[in-house]
Amino acid sequence: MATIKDVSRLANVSISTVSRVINNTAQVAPEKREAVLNAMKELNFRPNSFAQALVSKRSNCIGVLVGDLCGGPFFAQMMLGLERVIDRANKFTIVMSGNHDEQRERHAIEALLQRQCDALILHSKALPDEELLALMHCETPVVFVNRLIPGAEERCVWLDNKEGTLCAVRHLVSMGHKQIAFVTSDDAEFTDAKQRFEGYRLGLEEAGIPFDAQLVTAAYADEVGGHRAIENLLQRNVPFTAFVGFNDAMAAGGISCLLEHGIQIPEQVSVVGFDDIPYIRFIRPKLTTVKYPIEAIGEHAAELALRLLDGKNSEDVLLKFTPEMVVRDSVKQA
Amino acid sequence: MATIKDVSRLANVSISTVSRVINNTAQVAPEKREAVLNAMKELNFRPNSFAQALVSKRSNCIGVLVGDLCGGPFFAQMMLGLERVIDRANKFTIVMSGNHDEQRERHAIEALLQRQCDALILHSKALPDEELLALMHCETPVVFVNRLIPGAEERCVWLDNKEGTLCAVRHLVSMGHKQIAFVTSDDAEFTDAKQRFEGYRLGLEEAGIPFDAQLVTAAYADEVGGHRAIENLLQRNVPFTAFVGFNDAMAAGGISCLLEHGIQIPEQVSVVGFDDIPYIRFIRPKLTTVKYPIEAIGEHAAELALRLLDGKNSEDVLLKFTPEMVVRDSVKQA
DNA sequence: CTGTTAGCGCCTTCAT
DNA sequence: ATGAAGGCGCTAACAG
Repeated sequence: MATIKDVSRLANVSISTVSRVINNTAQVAPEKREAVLNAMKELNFRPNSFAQALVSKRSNCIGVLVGDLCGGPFFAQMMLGLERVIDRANKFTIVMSGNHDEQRERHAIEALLQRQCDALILHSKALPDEELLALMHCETPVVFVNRLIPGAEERCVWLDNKEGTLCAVRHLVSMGHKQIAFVTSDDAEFTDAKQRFEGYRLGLEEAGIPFDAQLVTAAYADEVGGHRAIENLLQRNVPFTAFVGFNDAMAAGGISCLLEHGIQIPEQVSVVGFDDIPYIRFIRPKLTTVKYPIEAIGEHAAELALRLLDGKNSEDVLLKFTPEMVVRDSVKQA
Repeated sequence: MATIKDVSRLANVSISTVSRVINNTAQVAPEKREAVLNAMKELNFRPNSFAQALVSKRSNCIGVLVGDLCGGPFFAQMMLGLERVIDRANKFTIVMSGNHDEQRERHAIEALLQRQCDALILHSKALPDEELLALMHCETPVVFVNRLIPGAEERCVWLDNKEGTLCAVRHLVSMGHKQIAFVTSDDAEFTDAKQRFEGYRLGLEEAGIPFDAQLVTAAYADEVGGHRAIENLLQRNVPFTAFVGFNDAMAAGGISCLLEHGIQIPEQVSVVGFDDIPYIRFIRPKLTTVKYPIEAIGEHAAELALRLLDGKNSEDVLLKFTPEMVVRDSVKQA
C-alpha cells in the first residue's frame, strides 16, 4: 500500500504538501496540487486510517453493541436507523453482538472501546445498571438503547414497554375479552419482560379483571418458544379467549400451535403481538400488534451519540418513545 | 485514555517491559510483571489498537460487504456464519452495506480497504466481474460470496442456483404438475435471477413441458413484490397449478395474494420457495422450499479468507454448495 | 531479563 | 506557499 511518502516523492513535493491536499487544510499551488493528485491516482493511494486516527485522536467510528443480528429482524431494523444517520455524518459503524450474554457483552464493549470508537451505542440486556453507569465516566460518549438506566436518563433512548402491553390489553378488553393470557419470555432478568408483564397486570387491573397466574406462560422468546408456551397453556385446561404475546415471534409461534390444535384465529382466540416485525403481515391472520418504532429509536440514538460527540446541544433529542397499536386481523369481538 | 507510557511510569519499568507483558512476547520478572499488571488495572489501560495496527501492519479486522442487514434474514444468517469463525480466530468483523447499488458497493469496498482490513469478504451484486477481478491484485486477500466470478473461481464461495430451481421444478413435476409458473425478481441484471430462471427452464425441458412466457411474472424480490407479481399473473388468466418463487419472501407474498383471492394452498395451487428463511415455518401452509445453506456458506467464506490471510493451504475449503429440497406442506399432488 | 532506540503513516506547528 | 521536524502509542530489534 502506497504511503504519503511515496506520493510526495513521485510528485516532487514534501509530505506536508501532500497532507495539505488530502485534507484541504491550506492553500497549495495549483500545479503542485495537480501533481499530487496525479501521483495519488497513479499509486492508488489511500490514507492509512490508523495513522490518521492515531494522530488526530478520532477514529470516525461509532461502536454499536446489539443482541444479535439474526435472532430476528429487530436489531437489523435498529441498525437501519442507526446507520442512516451515522452514514450521513460520514462516519463508520462497527457492530458487535453480545448475544444477550453478560460475558460477551462485557467483552464486546471492551473491544469497542479499545478500537477507539468515538462514541458507543449500547443495547445491553445482560449487564447490570451499575456497570453501564460506570461507562459514563470514561471519556467516550455512551448512549443506551431500549433501556432506562437510573442516573443516566439523558443518555437513554427507550420505549415505554409497560405502556405497550397496557395498550394491548386495553384493546382486547375493549373488544370484550376477559380471559386474556400472557405468553412471555422465560428470561426473568430481562427488563423488557418485566415491564411488559407489568403493563399486562395493569391492564387487567384497570378493567377489574382478577390476575390469574395460570394464564401466564413463558418460554424462549422466539417462534418455537411461543409454540411451546401455548402448548403448555393448553395442557393446563384454563379457558382463554385471547392472548398477548411478549413479541410477534412468540405470537406467531403460538398461533401456529393453536391452529395445529384446530383452534380458529381469531374466531376462537384473539391474539396481539408486540414489535410489528415485517413478516407478520404475511401470516394468516395478519397479526394485530403493538408497534415498536425501533428504526426511529435507532435514528435518535445515533443522533444523540453524534451530538454528544460534537459537544453540541442534545436536549431536544427525543428519548422516550411510546408504542402504538396496529390493528390488523387477529383480534375479534369476544 | 492511559497509554503504555503512563503504565510504565506507574510501574517503574520501561515501556518495553509493559509491551512484553501485554503481548506475552518475552519473559518478565514475576514482580515486575505483577507491578505492570497492577498499574494497567489501576489506570484502566487498554492498548490503542490503532497504534498496534500501525506498527504491526495487522488490523485484525475482516471487512464484509453485504447487500443489506435488514432486507430480510438472508444476510443476517450469513453474518452469523461469518462471525462465528472470525470470532474464533480472535478477529473483528466490520460490516458495510452496499444496498445492492453500484456506487455504494464501490464506496464501501474503498472504505473497507482504507480501514486496512486484513481480508475482505464481498457479497457484491451490482459491481461488474472485471472490477471485482481487479481487486484480487491488491495485496489484501479477497473472497467473494454467492457469486462465481470467472477467473477467480478459487476465491468464490457460492451456491448452484440453477440446480436449486431445477430441484424445485423436478419436485413439482414428480407430483404431477405441468402448469408451473415462475415468480421472479424484476432485476434482470441480477445473476441469481438469471441462474434460477435457467434452472426453471431446464426443469421444464427435462419434463418435456413447453416453456410459456405467460407463466413468468416478475417484481421486486420481497413479500410485497411477490404479492404484486401473482396479482399480475392472475390477471393474465393463464391456468397454473403451481408456482416456484424466486425466494421465500416472494412465495409468501404470492401465497397471501392467492389466499385473498380465495384460492386454496396447496389444494388449488402448490408453491415452492427458495432460501428456507426461518419464518416460513410459521406461515400457513408451511412452505416447501429449496434450502440455501447461507450460514454454512458464510462460515466457509470466512474460513477461506482466514486461510488466505495466514498463507495457509486453502484447497480443501468447500467452494460450491448444492441446494436441497425441504419438503413441508405447500405442495400437493396435482 | 531489561531499557534504549528507531520507526509504522500521518498531521501539525514552526520556520522559511 | 512550502518544507523540516516532532510526536501520536506502540512494537521490535539491539544492546547491555
